[in-house]
Amino acid sequence: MAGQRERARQAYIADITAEARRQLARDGAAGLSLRSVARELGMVSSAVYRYVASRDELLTLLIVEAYGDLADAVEAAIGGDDDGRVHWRSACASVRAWAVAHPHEYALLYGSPVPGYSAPQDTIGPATRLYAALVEPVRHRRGRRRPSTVTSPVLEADAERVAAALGFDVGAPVLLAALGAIASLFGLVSFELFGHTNNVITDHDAFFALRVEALADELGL
Amino acid sequence: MAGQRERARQAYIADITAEARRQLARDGAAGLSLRSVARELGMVSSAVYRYVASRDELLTLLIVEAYGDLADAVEAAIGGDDDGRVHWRSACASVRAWAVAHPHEYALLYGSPVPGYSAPQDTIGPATRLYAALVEPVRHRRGRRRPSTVTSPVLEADAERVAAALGFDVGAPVLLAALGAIASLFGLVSFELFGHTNNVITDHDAFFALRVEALADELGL
DNA sequence: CCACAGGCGAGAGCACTGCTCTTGAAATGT
DNA sequence: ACATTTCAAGAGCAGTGCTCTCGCCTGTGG
Repeated sequence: MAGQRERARQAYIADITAEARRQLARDGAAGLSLRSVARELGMVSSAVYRYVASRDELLTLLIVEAYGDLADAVEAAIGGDDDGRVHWRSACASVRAWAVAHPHEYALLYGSPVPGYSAPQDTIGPATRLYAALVEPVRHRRGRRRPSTVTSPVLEADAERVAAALGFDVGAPVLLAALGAIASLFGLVSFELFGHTNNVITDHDAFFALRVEALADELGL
Repeated sequence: MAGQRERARQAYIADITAEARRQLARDGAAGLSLRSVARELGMVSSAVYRYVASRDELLTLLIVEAYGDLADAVEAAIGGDDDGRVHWRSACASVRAWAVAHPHEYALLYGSPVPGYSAPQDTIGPATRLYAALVEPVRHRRGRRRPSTVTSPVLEADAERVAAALGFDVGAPVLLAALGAIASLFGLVSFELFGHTNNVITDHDAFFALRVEALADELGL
C-alpha cells in the first residue's frame, strides 16, 4: 500500500527535484540553491531539508535523472536498425543533440565532478544502460579491421568482465576499442560544448560528423 | 621604469594568485574564496578587491596560469625527438601526468566552464602554445594512412586557417584528424580523472597506452 | 623639496548561501 | 481518545561575494 505518508513524501521529493531541474537548466549547477527551490515551492528553506539531506544530495538526484534522460535519448535513437555503422551514427548524434539541448545537465554529468558526490548506487543503473547502448553497435561490426592486441592481462580481465556483464561475445580488444571510442565521443562533445574549439572550428556539424566516421572506421563498423 | 607603485601592485597580484592557487590545489575551485585568500594574506577582504575585480576574474587568472603550466609540461616532454610516434606518446603521457598531478587545475581547464568566464585574450596565448605542441607530431608523420577526405568547404577552410596560423603544411584532413585526436585525448583523460571508468577499468595505465597507440595509428604516425 | 591627488587598508554593511535547532501544530496509527 | 511521529515555520549561526565610505599615507608631478 506504500503508506500515504510515504506517497506524499515521494511527491514532495518529485516536486523539489522538478523545480531544482528547472533552475539547473536555467542557471547551471552553480546557481542552484536549496533556498530558492524552497522559495519557488512556497515553503521555508528548513522544510525542504526534511526531504533532501543537503544540496549535494539534491545534485546527486539530478545527476541520476540526467543519466536516465540521456540513456533514454540514446536508446530511442538506435531504434530498429541493425547496421553497426548506422547504429553508431545515431547514437553519437543523439548524445550530441542531448548535450546541446541540455548543456547544464551535460556539464553536471561530464564536467568537473561535484565535490561531495561519490557515484552512489543509484547512478550505476542508468549509466550502465547508457554505455550498453553506446557499445551495442560493435555487436554488428563487419570486422574489417583488427584492433590492436591487449598486452596487459589485468586490462584484458577488465574487458572480459565488462563484456560478460553486458552479455557481449566480442573479444577484449574490440570492447576496449569501443570504450575508447566512447571516451573520444564525449571528449569531442565536451570540446564543442565547453568552447575549446572556439576560434578553431566554425562548422561544428561537419567536424563532428567527420570524427564520428573516423571512430566508426577504427571500430571496423 | 614602470612606477614603483605599479610594481608593488603586480607583486600583490602575484601573492594573491599564488595563495589562490594553493587553495585551488587543496580544495578545488568550488572551495576557493576571496575572503579566505585575503585572510591568509593578512588583509581584509575588501582590500583584495583593489587588485582583483571579482572571484571570477581571480579564477580566470588561475586558468591562464594553468594553461601556461600545462603547455610548459607538454613542450618539455616532446624534447629533441623527431619521431612522430614518440612525440605523440610523450605529449599524451605528459598531459595525463600533469592532469593527475594537478586534478583541480585540470578540472578548471577541461571541466565545466566557470559561469562568468569568456576566454579572454590572455588565455589564447598559452592555449595556442599547448595545442601547437600537441599537433606538432603530425609534422613527422610517415603518412601510412590517408585520413578521410573533408566534405565541408567551411570546415576545410577552418583547417587551412588553423594550419596557416601554426605554420603547418600538412593538409586539412591531417590537421583535422590531429584536432580530433586531441579531443579524444582529453576525453580519455577526463574519463579517468572524473571517475567515469570506475568499476570498468582498473589498469588505467594500460588502457591509456592502448588508446594512445590507437590514436597514433589513426594519425599515421 | 613640498603639496596633494590618488592609491590604499580598514571597517561596516547588504543580500545571499547552506545548514541546525527549537517550537508548536497537525496528521497518524493504535 | 491518546500518544507518537511527522511536519512547517522561524530564528539563528557561520560563511560568502561585493559595495561603499572613511581617513591615512605615500609616490609622484610640479
